[in-house]
Amino acid sequence: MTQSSKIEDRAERGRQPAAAEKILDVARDLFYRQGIRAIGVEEIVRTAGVAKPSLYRAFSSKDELAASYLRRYDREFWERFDEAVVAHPGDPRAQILAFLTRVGKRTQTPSYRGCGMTNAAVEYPEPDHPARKVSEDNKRELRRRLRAMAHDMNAADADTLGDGLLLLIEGAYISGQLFGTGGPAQSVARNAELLIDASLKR
Amino acid sequence: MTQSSKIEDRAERGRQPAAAEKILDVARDLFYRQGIRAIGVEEIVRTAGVAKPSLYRAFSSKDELAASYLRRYDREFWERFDEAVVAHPGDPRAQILAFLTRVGKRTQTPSYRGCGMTNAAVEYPEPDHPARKVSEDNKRELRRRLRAMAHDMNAADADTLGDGLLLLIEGAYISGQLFGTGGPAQSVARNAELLIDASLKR
DNA sequence: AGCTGTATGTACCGACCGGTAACATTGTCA
DNA sequence: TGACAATGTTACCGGTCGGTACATACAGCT
Repeated sequence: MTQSSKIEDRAERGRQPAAAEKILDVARDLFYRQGIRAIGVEEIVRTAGVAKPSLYRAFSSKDELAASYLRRYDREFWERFDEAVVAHPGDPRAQILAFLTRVGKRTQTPSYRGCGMTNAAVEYPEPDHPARKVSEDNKRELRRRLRAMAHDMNAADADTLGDGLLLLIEGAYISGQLFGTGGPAQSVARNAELLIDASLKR
Repeated sequence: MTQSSKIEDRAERGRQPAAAEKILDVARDLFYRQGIRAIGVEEIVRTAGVAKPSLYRAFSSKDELAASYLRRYDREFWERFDEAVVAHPGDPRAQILAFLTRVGKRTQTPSYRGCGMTNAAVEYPEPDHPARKVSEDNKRELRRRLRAMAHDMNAADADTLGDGLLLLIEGAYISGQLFGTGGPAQSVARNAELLIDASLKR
Protein backbone atom coordinates (compact mmCIF):
# COMPACT_ATOMS: atom_id res chain seq x y z
CA MET A 1 0.00 0.00 0.00
CA THR A 2 1.88 3.05 -1.22
CA GLN A 3 -0.70 5.65 -0.25
CA SER A 4 -3.34 5.77 2.42
CA SER A 5 -5.88 8.31 3.56
CA LYS A 6 -5.55 10.49 6.61
CA ILE A 7 -8.32 8.67 8.43
CA GLU A 8 -6.62 5.34 7.92
CA ASP A 9 -3.36 6.71 9.32
CA ARG A 10 -5.31 7.91 12.32
CA ALA A 11 -7.03 4.62 12.81
CA GLU A 12 -3.70 2.91 13.23
CA ARG A 13 -2.97 4.92 16.38
CA GLY A 14 -6.55 5.15 17.62
CA ARG A 15 -9.12 7.99 17.67
CA GLN A 16 -10.20 9.54 14.41
CA PRO A 17 -12.54 12.46 13.70
CA ALA A 18 -16.17 11.51 13.92
CA ALA A 19 -17.04 13.15 10.60
CA ALA A 20 -14.56 11.05 8.65
CA GLU A 21 -16.03 7.87 10.00
CA LYS A 22 -19.54 8.91 9.07
CA ILE A 23 -18.35 9.83 5.60
CA LEU A 24 -16.74 6.45 5.03
CA ASP A 25 -19.85 4.67 6.27
CA VAL A 26 -22.08 6.60 3.90
CA ALA A 27 -19.66 6.32 0.99
CA ARG A 28 -19.45 2.57 1.46
CA ASP A 29 -23.22 2.32 1.28
CA LEU A 30 -23.82 4.66 -1.66
CA PHE A 31 -20.79 3.58 -3.68
CA TYR A 32 -21.72 -0.06 -3.36
CA ARG A 33 -25.38 0.30 -4.18
CA GLN A 34 -25.24 2.89 -6.94
CA GLY A 35 -21.66 2.90 -8.15
CA ILE A 36 -18.79 5.27 -7.55
CA ARG A 37 -19.18 7.44 -10.62
CA ALA A 38 -22.90 7.78 -10.00
CA ILE A 39 -22.46 9.33 -6.56
CA GLY A 40 -21.17 12.88 -6.11
CA VAL A 41 -19.32 14.08 -3.06
CA GLU A 42 -22.17 16.50 -2.45
CA GLU A 43 -24.59 13.64 -1.91
CA ILE A 44 -22.18 11.83 0.37
CA VAL A 45 -21.66 14.73 2.75
CA ARG A 46 -25.36 15.60 2.67
CA THR A 47 -26.34 12.05 3.60
CA ALA A 48 -23.63 11.87 6.23
CA GLY A 49 -24.82 15.16 7.71
CA VAL A 50 -21.40 16.77 7.55
CA ALA A 51 -19.81 19.62 5.63
CA LYS A 52 -17.86 19.09 2.46
CA PRO A 53 -14.50 20.27 3.79
CA SER A 54 -14.71 17.50 6.39
CA LEU A 55 -14.46 15.07 3.53
CA TYR A 56 -11.43 16.71 2.01
CA ARG A 57 -9.70 16.95 5.38
CA ALA A 58 -9.88 13.20 5.79
CA PHE A 59 -9.50 12.19 2.14
CA SER A 60 -7.32 13.95 -0.38
CA SER A 61 -9.80 13.43 -3.23
CA LYS A 62 -12.92 11.55 -4.21
CA ASP A 63 -10.74 8.95 -5.88
CA GLU A 64 -8.89 8.41 -2.61
CA LEU A 65 -12.19 8.12 -0.76
CA ALA A 66 -13.18 5.45 -3.25
CA ALA A 67 -9.88 3.67 -2.64
CA SER A 68 -10.48 3.84 1.12
CA TYR A 69 -13.91 2.38 0.63
CA LEU A 70 -12.36 -0.51 -1.28
CA ARG A 71 -9.60 -1.06 1.27
CA ARG A 72 -12.28 -1.46 3.89
CA TYR A 73 -14.17 -3.76 1.52
CA ASP A 74 -10.99 -5.77 1.10
CA ARG A 75 -10.62 -6.30 4.85
CA GLU A 76 -14.24 -7.40 5.19
CA PHE A 77 -13.92 -9.68 2.20
CA TRP A 78 -11.02 -11.60 3.65
CA GLU A 79 -12.79 -11.86 6.98
CA ARG A 80 -15.67 -13.62 5.26
CA PHE A 81 -13.32 -15.75 3.22
CA ASP A 82 -11.31 -16.81 6.25
CA GLU A 83 -14.44 -17.67 8.15
CA ALA A 84 -15.11 -20.35 5.57
CA VAL A 85 -11.49 -21.45 5.75
CA VAL A 86 -11.28 -21.87 9.52
CA ALA A 87 -14.63 -23.67 9.53
CA HIS A 88 -13.08 -26.58 7.64
CA PRO A 89 -9.44 -26.95 8.70
CA GLY A 90 -7.28 -28.89 6.29
CA ASP A 91 -10.14 -29.38 3.81
CA PRO A 92 -9.77 -26.84 0.99
CA ARG A 93 -12.60 -28.41 -0.98
CA ALA A 94 -15.03 -27.86 1.88
CA GLN A 95 -13.60 -24.38 2.47
CA ILE A 96 -14.30 -23.23 -1.05
CA LEU A 97 -17.70 -24.85 -1.11
CA ALA A 98 -18.63 -23.18 2.19
CA PHE A 99 -17.53 -19.82 0.84
CA LEU A 100 -19.41 -20.30 -2.40
CA THR A 101 -22.54 -21.45 -0.64
CA ARG A 102 -22.57 -18.17 1.23
CA VAL A 103 -21.90 -16.20 -1.92
CA GLY A 104 -24.69 -18.02 -3.69
CA LYS A 105 -27.08 -17.16 -0.90
CA ARG A 106 -26.07 -13.52 -0.84
CA THR A 107 -26.66 -13.20 -4.58
CA GLN A 108 -30.30 -14.13 -4.00
CA THR A 109 -31.01 -11.16 -1.72
CA PRO A 110 -32.86 -8.21 -3.33
CA SER A 111 -30.25 -5.60 -2.45
CA TYR A 112 -27.39 -7.60 -3.91
CA ARG A 113 -25.15 -5.50 -6.12
CA GLY A 114 -22.22 -7.81 -6.78
CA CYS A 115 -18.65 -7.35 -5.62
CA GLY A 116 -17.56 -3.80 -4.89
CA MET A 117 -14.09 -4.64 -6.14
CA THR A 118 -15.28 -6.04 -9.44
CA ASN A 119 -17.69 -3.17 -9.99
CA ALA A 120 -15.00 -0.59 -9.30
CA ALA A 121 -12.67 -2.22 -11.82
CA VAL A 122 -15.41 -2.02 -14.44
CA GLU A 123 -16.06 1.61 -13.62
CA TYR A 124 -12.38 2.53 -13.77
CA PRO A 125 -10.48 0.80 -16.57
CA GLU A 126 -7.50 3.16 -16.27
CA PRO A 127 -4.67 1.11 -14.73
CA ASP A 128 -3.37 3.87 -12.48
CA HIS A 129 -6.63 4.84 -10.84
CA PRO A 130 -6.26 4.44 -7.05
CA ALA A 131 -9.53 2.52 -6.74
CA ARG A 132 -8.60 0.12 -9.51
CA LYS A 133 -5.25 -0.64 -7.95
CA VAL A 134 -6.93 -1.78 -4.74
CA SER A 135 -9.31 -3.90 -6.78
CA GLU A 136 -6.55 -5.52 -8.82
CA ASP A 137 -4.52 -6.31 -5.73
CA ASN A 138 -7.52 -7.98 -4.16
CA LYS A 139 -8.22 -10.10 -7.21
CA ARG A 140 -4.61 -11.12 -7.67
CA GLU A 141 -4.48 -12.31 -4.09
CA LEU A 142 -7.75 -14.17 -4.51
CA ARG A 143 -6.40 -15.91 -7.57
CA ARG A 144 -3.23 -16.83 -5.73
CA ARG A 145 -5.16 -18.35 -2.85
CA LEU A 146 -7.59 -20.26 -5.06
CA ARG A 147 -4.74 -21.77 -7.03
CA ALA A 148 -3.00 -22.73 -3.80
CA MET A 149 -6.14 -24.40 -2.53
CA ALA A 150 -6.57 -26.23 -5.82
CA HIS A 151 -3.02 -27.45 -5.44
CA ASP A 152 -3.74 -28.67 -1.91
CA MET A 153 -6.73 -30.55 -3.29
CA ASN A 154 -4.38 -32.52 -5.47
CA ALA A 155 -6.01 -31.34 -8.66
CA ALA A 156 -4.70 -32.74 -11.90
CA ASP A 157 -4.15 -29.21 -13.16
CA ALA A 158 -4.28 -27.00 -10.09
CA ASP A 159 -3.82 -23.67 -11.86
CA THR A 160 -6.65 -24.41 -14.26
CA LEU A 161 -8.97 -25.45 -11.46
CA GLY A 162 -8.08 -22.40 -9.34
CA ASP A 163 -8.77 -20.16 -12.32
CA GLY A 164 -11.99 -22.00 -13.08
CA LEU A 165 -13.20 -21.37 -9.55
CA LEU A 166 -12.32 -17.72 -9.90
CA LEU A 167 -14.33 -17.55 -13.13
CA LEU A 168 -17.33 -19.08 -11.37
CA ILE A 169 -17.01 -16.60 -8.50
CA GLU A 170 -16.79 -13.57 -10.75
CA GLY A 171 -19.63 -14.92 -12.80
CA ALA A 172 -21.73 -15.21 -9.64
CA TYR A 173 -20.94 -11.63 -8.66
CA ILE A 174 -22.05 -10.32 -12.01
CA SER A 175 -25.01 -12.62 -12.62
CA GLY A 176 -26.24 -11.97 -9.11
CA GLN A 177 -26.74 -8.30 -9.85
CA LEU A 178 -27.86 -8.83 -13.41
CA PHE A 179 -30.55 -11.46 -12.89
CA GLY A 180 -31.54 -10.88 -9.29
CA THR A 181 -33.31 -13.62 -7.39
CA GLY A 182 -33.59 -16.89 -9.31
CA GLY A 183 -30.59 -16.15 -11.49
CA PRO A 184 -27.70 -18.43 -12.40
CA ALA A 185 -25.64 -17.36 -9.40
CA GLN A 186 -27.69 -19.57 -7.11
CA SER A 187 -26.01 -22.64 -8.57
CA VAL A 188 -22.44 -21.42 -8.17
CA ALA A 189 -21.61 -23.82 -5.33
CA ARG A 190 -23.07 -26.81 -7.12
CA ASN A 191 -21.17 -26.02 -10.30
CA ALA A 192 -17.96 -25.52 -8.33
CA GLU A 193 -18.50 -28.91 -6.79
CA LEU A 194 -18.86 -30.52 -10.20
CA LEU A 195 -15.81 -28.73 -11.51
CA ILE A 196 -13.67 -29.67 -8.53
CA ASP A 197 -14.59 -33.32 -8.63
CA ALA A 198 -13.93 -33.43 -12.35
CA SER A 199 -10.49 -31.94 -11.77
CA LEU A 200 -9.16 -34.24 -9.06
CA LYS A 201 -6.57 -36.88 -9.89
CA ARG A 202 -8.08 -40.26 -10.04
CA MET B 1 -38.07 -3.51 -28.05
CA THR B 2 -40.45 -0.79 -26.88
CA GLN B 3 -38.38 2.20 -27.94
CA SER B 4 -35.83 2.77 -30.64
CA SER B 5 -33.80 5.71 -31.83
CA LYS B 6 -34.48 7.72 -34.93
CA ILE B 7 -31.47 6.35 -36.71
CA GLU B 8 -32.58 2.78 -36.14
CA ASP B 9 -36.02 3.54 -37.53
CA ARG B 10 -34.34 4.96 -40.57
CA ALA B 11 -32.08 1.98 -40.99
CA GLU B 12 -35.10 -0.25 -41.37
CA ARG B 13 -36.14 1.50 -44.56
CA GLY B 14 -32.63 2.23 -45.79
CA ARG B 15 -30.55 5.43 -45.92
CA GLN B 16 -29.73 7.16 -42.67
CA PRO B 17 -27.96 10.45 -42.05
CA ALA B 18 -24.20 10.14 -42.24
CA ALA B 19 -23.61 12.10 -39.05
CA ALA B 20 -25.69 9.70 -36.98
CA GLU B 21 -23.67 6.78 -38.24
CA LYS B 22 -20.40 8.46 -37.38
CA ILE B 23 -21.72 9.27 -33.91
CA LEU B 24 -22.73 5.69 -33.28
CA ASP B 25 -19.37 4.43 -34.50
CA VAL B 26 -17.50 6.74 -32.18
CA ALA B 27 -19.82 6.13 -29.25
CA ARG B 28 -19.40 2.41 -29.64
CA ASP B 29 -15.66 2.77 -29.48
CA LEU B 30 -15.46 5.22 -26.58
CA PHE B 31 -18.26 3.68 -24.53
CA TYR B 32 -16.75 0.24 -24.81
CA ARG B 33 -13.19 1.23 -24.01
CA GLN B 34 -13.76 3.78 -21.28
CA GLY B 35 -17.29 3.22 -20.05
CA ILE B 36 -20.50 5.09 -20.71
CA ARG B 37 -20.50 7.35 -17.66
CA ALA B 38 -16.88 8.28 -18.30
CA ILE B 39 -17.57 9.70 -21.75
CA GLY B 40 -19.39 12.99 -22.28
CA VAL B 41 -21.44 13.86 -25.33
CA GLU B 42 -19.04 16.69 -26.01
CA GLU B 43 -16.17 14.26 -26.49
CA ILE B 44 -18.26 12.03 -28.74
CA VAL B 45 -19.24 14.75 -31.19
CA ARG B 46 -15.73 16.21 -31.16
CA THR B 47 -14.19 12.83 -31.99
CA ALA B 48 -16.84 12.13 -34.61
CA GLY B 49 -16.22 15.53 -36.18
CA VAL B 50 -19.87 16.53 -36.05
CA ALA B 51 -21.87 19.18 -34.27
CA LYS B 52 -23.69 18.51 -31.05
CA PRO B 53 -27.18 19.13 -32.45
CA SER B 54 -26.55 16.32 -34.93
CA LEU B 55 -26.37 13.94 -32.00
CA TYR B 56 -29.64 15.11 -30.54
CA ARG B 57 -31.34 15.04 -33.93
CA ALA B 58 -30.61 11.31 -34.18
CA PHE B 59 -30.80 10.32 -30.50
CA SER B 60 -33.22 11.72 -27.99
CA SER B 61 -30.70 11.62 -25.15
CA LYS B 62 -27.31 10.27 -24.12
CA ASP B 63 -29.06 7.37 -22.42
CA GLU B 64 -30.78 6.48 -25.68
CA LEU B 65 -27.48 6.71 -27.52
CA ALA B 66 -26.06 4.28 -24.98
CA ALA B 67 -29.02 1.97 -25.56
CA SER B 68 -28.47 2.18 -29.33
CA TYR B 69 -24.83 1.30 -28.83
CA LEU B 70 -25.89 -1.77 -26.88
CA ARG B 71 -28.51 -2.81 -29.42
CA ARG B 72 -25.81 -2.81 -32.04
CA TYR B 73 -23.56 -4.71 -29.65
CA ASP B 74 -26.36 -7.23 -29.20
CA ARG B 75 -26.62 -7.84 -32.94
CA GLU B 76 -22.89 -8.32 -33.28
CA PHE B 77 -22.81 -10.60 -30.26
CA TRP B 78 -25.35 -12.99 -31.69
CA GLU B 79 -23.56 -12.97 -35.01
CA ARG B 80 -20.41 -14.22 -33.29
CA PHE B 81 -22.39 -16.69 -31.22
CA ASP B 82 -24.21 -18.09 -34.23
CA GLU B 83 -20.95 -18.46 -36.12
CA ALA B 84 -19.87 -20.96 -33.52
CA VAL B 85 -23.26 -22.65 -33.69
CA VAL B 86 -23.38 -23.13 -37.44
CA ALA B 87 -19.79 -24.36 -37.45
CA HIS B 88 -20.84 -27.47 -35.51
CA PRO B 89 -24.36 -28.42 -36.58
CA GLY B 90 -26.16 -30.68 -34.14
CA ASP B 91 -23.27 -30.67 -31.67
CA PRO B 92 -24.06 -28.20 -28.87
CA ARG B 93 -21.01 -29.23 -26.87
CA ALA B 94 -18.71 -28.34 -29.75
CA GLN B 95 -20.69 -25.16 -30.39
CA ILE B 96 -20.18 -23.87 -26.87
CA LEU B 97 -16.56 -24.90 -26.80
CA ALA B 98 -15.93 -23.12 -30.10
CA PHE B 99 -17.58 -19.99 -28.81
CA LEU B 100 -15.63 -20.11 -25.56
CA THR B 101 -12.35 -20.74 -27.31
CA ARG B 102 -12.88 -17.53 -29.21
CA VAL B 103 -13.88 -15.65 -26.08
CA GLY B 104 -10.81 -16.96 -24.28
CA LYS B 105 -8.60 -15.74 -27.10
CA ARG B 106 -10.20 -12.33 -27.20
CA THR B 107 -9.67 -11.87 -23.46
CA GLN B 108 -5.93 -12.18 -24.03
CA THR B 109 -5.73 -9.18 -26.34
CA PRO B 110 -4.41 -5.95 -24.79
CA SER B 111 -7.41 -3.80 -25.69
CA TYR B 112 -9.90 -6.25 -24.20
CA ARG B 113 -12.45 -4.52 -22.00
CA GLY B 114 -14.96 -7.28 -21.29
CA CYS B 115 -18.55 -7.43 -22.46
CA GLY B 116 -20.21 -4.12 -23.24
CA MET B 117 -23.50 -5.51 -21.98
CA THR B 118 -22.11 -6.65 -18.66
CA ASN B 119 -20.20 -3.43 -18.15
CA ALA B 120 -23.28 -1.33 -18.85
CA ALA B 121 -25.30 -3.30 -16.32
CA VAL B 122 -22.64 -2.62 -13.71
CA GLU B 123 -22.60 1.06 -14.57
CA TYR B 124 -26.39 1.37 -14.42
CA PRO B 125 -27.98 -0.62 -11.60
CA GLU B 126 -31.31 1.20 -11.94
CA PRO B 127 -33.78 -1.31 -13.45
CA ASP B 128 -35.51 1.19 -15.74
CA HIS B 129 -32.45 2.67 -17.38
CA PRO B 130 -32.73 2.16 -21.16
CA ALA B 131 -29.20 0.81 -21.45
CA ARG B 132 -29.69 -1.66 -18.65
CA LYS B 133 -32.88 -3.00 -20.21
CA VAL B 134 -31.02 -3.90 -23.40
CA SER B 135 -28.34 -5.56 -21.35
CA GLU B 136 -30.78 -7.59 -19.28
CA ASP B 137 -32.64 -8.74 -22.36
CA ASN B 138 -29.42 -9.92 -23.92
CA LYS B 139 -28.38 -11.86 -20.84
CA ARG B 140 -31.76 -13.45 -20.38
CA GLU B 141 -31.69 -14.69 -23.94
CA LEU B 142 -28.16 -15.98 -23.52
CA ARG B 143 -29.21 -17.90 -20.43
CA ARG B 144 -32.17 -19.35 -22.26
CA ARG B 145 -30.02 -20.57 -25.12
CA LEU B 146 -27.31 -22.02 -22.89
CA ARG B 147 -29.87 -23.95 -20.91
CA ALA B 148 -31.44 -25.22 -24.11
CA MET B 149 -28.05 -26.36 -25.36
CA ALA B 150 -27.33 -28.07 -22.06
CA HIS B 151 -30.63 -29.85 -22.43
CA ASP B 152 -29.71 -30.97 -25.93
CA MET B 153 -26.44 -32.32 -24.55
CA ASN B 154 -28.44 -34.64 -22.33
CA ALA B 155 -27.04 -33.17 -19.16
CA ALA B 156 -28.10 -34.73 -15.89
CA ASP B 157 -29.21 -31.30 -14.68
CA ALA B 158 -29.47 -29.15 -17.76
CA ASP B 159 -30.46 -25.93 -16.05
CA THR B 160 -27.54 -26.14 -13.64
CA LEU B 161 -25.08 -26.83 -16.44
CA GLY B 162 -26.47 -24.01 -18.57
CA ASP B 163 -26.17 -21.63 -15.63
CA GLY B 164 -22.69 -22.90 -14.83
CA LEU B 165 -21.60 -22.13 -18.38
CA LEU B 166 -23.07 -18.66 -18.07
CA LEU B 167 -21.11 -18.11 -14.86
CA LEU B 168 -17.91 -19.16 -16.60
CA ILE B 169 -18.63 -16.81 -19.49
CA GLU B 170 -19.35 -13.82 -17.28
CA GLY B 171 -16.32 -14.67 -15.21
CA ALA B 172 -14.21 -14.64 -18.35
CA TYR B 173 -15.58 -11.24 -19.40
CA ILE B 174 -14.70 -9.74 -16.04
CA SER B 175 -11.41 -11.50 -15.42
CA GLY B 176 -10.31 -10.68 -18.94
CA GLN B 177 -10.42 -6.98 -18.27
CA LEU B 178 -9.22 -7.29 -14.68
CA PHE B 179 -6.14 -9.43 -15.17
CA GLY B 180 -5.26 -8.73 -18.78
CA THR B 181 -3.05 -11.16 -20.64
CA GLY B 182 -2.23 -14.31 -18.70
CA GLY B 183 -5.33 -14.05 -16.53
CA PRO B 184 -7.80 -16.78 -15.58
CA ALA B 185 -10.00 -16.11 -18.60
CA GLN B 186 -7.59 -17.95 -20.86
CA SER B 187 -8.75 -21.24 -19.37
CA VAL B 188 -12.46 -20.65 -19.78
CA ALA B 189 -12.89 -23.19 -22.59
CA ARG B 190 -10.94 -25.87 -20.77
CA ASN B 191 -12.97 -25.36 -17.60
CA ALA B 192 -16.20 -25.43 -19.56
CA GLU B 193 -15.10 -28.71 -21.08
CA LEU B 194 -14.49 -30.20 -17.63
CA LEU B 195 -17.80 -28.91 -16.35
CA ILE B 196 -19.74 -30.23 -19.31
CA ASP B 197 -18.23 -33.69 -19.19
CA ALA B 198 -18.89 -33.84 -15.45
CA SER B 199 -22.52 -32.97 -16.06
CA LEU B 200 -23.43 -35.50 -18.73
CA LYS B 201 -25.56 -38.47 -17.85
CA ARG B 202 -23.55 -41.63 -17.61
C1' DA C 1 -10.77 33.39 32.68
C1' DG C 2 -7.79 33.26 28.59
C1' DC C 3 -5.13 30.84 25.20
C1' DT C 4 -4.46 27.21 21.68
C1' DG C 5 -5.23 23.62 18.57
C1' DT C 6 -8.46 20.79 16.44
C1' DA C 7 -12.84 19.74 14.30
C1' DT C 8 -16.50 21.58 11.78
C1' DG C 9 -19.45 24.75 8.95
C1' DT C 10 -20.63 28.66 5.37
C1' DA C 11 -20.08 30.27 1.06
C1' DC C 12 -17.96 30.13 -2.96
C1' DC C 13 -15.00 28.77 -7.22
C1' DG C 14 -14.23 27.52 -12.20
C1' DA C 15 -15.17 23.67 -15.10
C1' DC C 16 -17.94 20.65 -17.13
C1' DC C 17 -22.36 18.08 -17.54
C1' DG C 18 -26.44 16.96 -20.75
C1' DG C 19 -29.35 19.45 -23.61
C1' DT C 20 -31.45 23.34 -26.62
C1' DA C 21 -32.66 27.59 -29.57
C1' DA C 22 -31.93 30.15 -33.63
C1' DC C 23 -30.07 30.50 -37.76
C1' DA C 24 -26.67 29.84 -41.67
C1' DT C 25 -24.90 26.61 -44.98
C1' DT C 26 -24.47 22.69 -47.82
C1' DG C 27 -25.78 19.04 -51.03
C1' DT C 28 -29.02 16.64 -53.78
C1' DC C 29 -32.65 15.55 -56.68
C1' DA C 30 -36.43 17.10 -59.67
C1' DT D 1 -33.51 26.86 -60.49
C1' DG D 2 -36.14 25.79 -56.75
C1' DA D 3 -37.18 23.00 -52.74
C1' DC D 4 -36.02 20.40 -49.02
C1' DA D 5 -33.56 17.67 -45.92
C1' DA D 6 -29.15 17.21 -43.53
C1' DT D 7 -25.66 19.40 -41.31
C1' DG D 8 -22.94 23.05 -39.24
C1' DT D 9 -22.26 27.34 -36.24
C1' DT D 10 -22.77 29.79 -32.27
C1' DA D 11 -24.32 30.78 -28.16
C1' DC D 12 -26.59 29.60 -24.44
C1' DC D 13 -29.22 27.18 -20.37
C1' DG D 14 -29.60 25.38 -15.41
C1' DG D 15 -27.46 22.03 -12.78
C1' DT D 16 -23.85 19.53 -10.86
C1' DC D 17 -19.09 18.30 -10.66
C1' DG D 18 -14.79 18.07 -7.54
C1' DG D 19 -12.44 21.16 -4.68
C1' DT D 20 -11.17 25.28 -1.50
C1' DA D 21 -10.57 29.96 1.20
C1' DC D 22 -12.14 31.47 5.20
C1' DA D 23 -14.81 31.82 9.44
C1' DT D 24 -16.44 29.63 13.64
C1' DA D 25 -17.36 26.35 17.46
C1' DC D 26 -15.40 23.88 21.04
C1' DA D 27 -12.38 21.17 23.46
C1' DG D 28 -8.40 20.82 27.05
C1' DC D 29 -4.87 23.10 29.44
C1' DT D 30 -2.74 26.71 32.28
